[in-house]
Amino acid sequence: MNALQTMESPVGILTLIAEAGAIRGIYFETHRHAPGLAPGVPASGEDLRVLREAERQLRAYFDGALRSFDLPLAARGTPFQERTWTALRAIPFGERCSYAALAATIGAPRAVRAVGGANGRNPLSIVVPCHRVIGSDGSLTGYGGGEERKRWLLAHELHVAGRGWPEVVSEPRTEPACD
Amino acid sequence: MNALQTMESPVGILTLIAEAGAIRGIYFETHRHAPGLAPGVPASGEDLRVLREAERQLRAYFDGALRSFDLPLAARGTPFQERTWTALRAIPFGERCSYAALAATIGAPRAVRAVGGANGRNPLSIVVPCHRVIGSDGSLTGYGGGEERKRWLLAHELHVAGRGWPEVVSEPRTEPACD
DNA sequence: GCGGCCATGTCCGAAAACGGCCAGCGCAAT
DNA sequence: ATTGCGCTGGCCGTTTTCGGACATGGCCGC
Repeated sequence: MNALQTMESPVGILTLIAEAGAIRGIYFETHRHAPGLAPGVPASGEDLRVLREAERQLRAYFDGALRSFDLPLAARGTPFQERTWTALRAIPFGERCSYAALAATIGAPRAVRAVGGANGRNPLSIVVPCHRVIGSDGSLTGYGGGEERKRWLLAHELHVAGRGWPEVVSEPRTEPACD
Repeated sequence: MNALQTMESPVGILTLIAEAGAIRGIYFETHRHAPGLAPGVPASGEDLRVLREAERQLRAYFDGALRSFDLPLAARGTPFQERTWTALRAIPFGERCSYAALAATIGAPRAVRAVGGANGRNPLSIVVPCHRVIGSDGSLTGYGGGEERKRWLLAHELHVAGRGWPEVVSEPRTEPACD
């Protein structure tokens, strides 16, 4: 019912999951809330196709040649979580956003911690850019795949975007862009 | 993923559910623990076939022409529940069994109330004969579809088995047969 | 500035409550 | 003595409930 695939990347081995012609999950090797995988999975042709396309776009992303993903996605969660994940996709490549600002865009300005929780449950690492969300004071605060990977992804995007090569995230933006 | 069918019977309308070529549920109109039904269900050919066969056997049962069902079943529950339901199928047509005796046959002689609970969650009414389990003192004690139906089913089986036509279950058997 | 408090949705573990029971009693009526 | 009734307590799997913990941040008092 769902197809699996793994690929290497600068941030370690990624595991991609497809189902019904859409990407359902992208996980790091060590991932905080990774789901258990269903055993004995008959893969369909369309799933294999979408997996290959996802791998292609991810490689382009890591090569600095792709800034915005175009894939059929099927992240499943609670209504609140799906709202959060949809809002995440609006944060542009290379930009950052605070949890508070993200909470405001989904119409629940006080559900800040809840947004943090939903962020941590994001099943589509990298493609749904939960790594672009940081604390209001500019701190990383956390990442499902480990803060080291979050730091790497942000630095990579800034480098590709041609804004220098910051060692760490140390200069909080005064106005997080997020809508 | 699952197919539905309803049929009339002497104990009211029955709803049959099939999935993956096996019967997954048989429920009365008013049923204590009936599950919510999944919407938009594409039915497969094998499911329709097994449903028709189940209906045929149920009709034969009510006509007094069939005493033992032969159907592919797929009742899903906790391990304890499935153990209980399996033991239930060993109680012969027309016989009765106490909760205590049933608990003993599954190797948990003291889990009497737990057996009662599992009985109440039996998804395959009639085919898995939970109605043949009564209190040690001969009282009906309860039934997912209502005690009236339990009384009817027991009387029907006794009648078909040619052991008279008891109005109510009033004569507790001294030795419940159950293994 | 610094510490504490609160809001928000979800998940997870622990704890409590709930049954389709039954045996062991006491007690009263044969 | 014997029977019958009703209460009580213990049994055990499942379900429900509850209390924290979180990838936070604004506000208030000090």
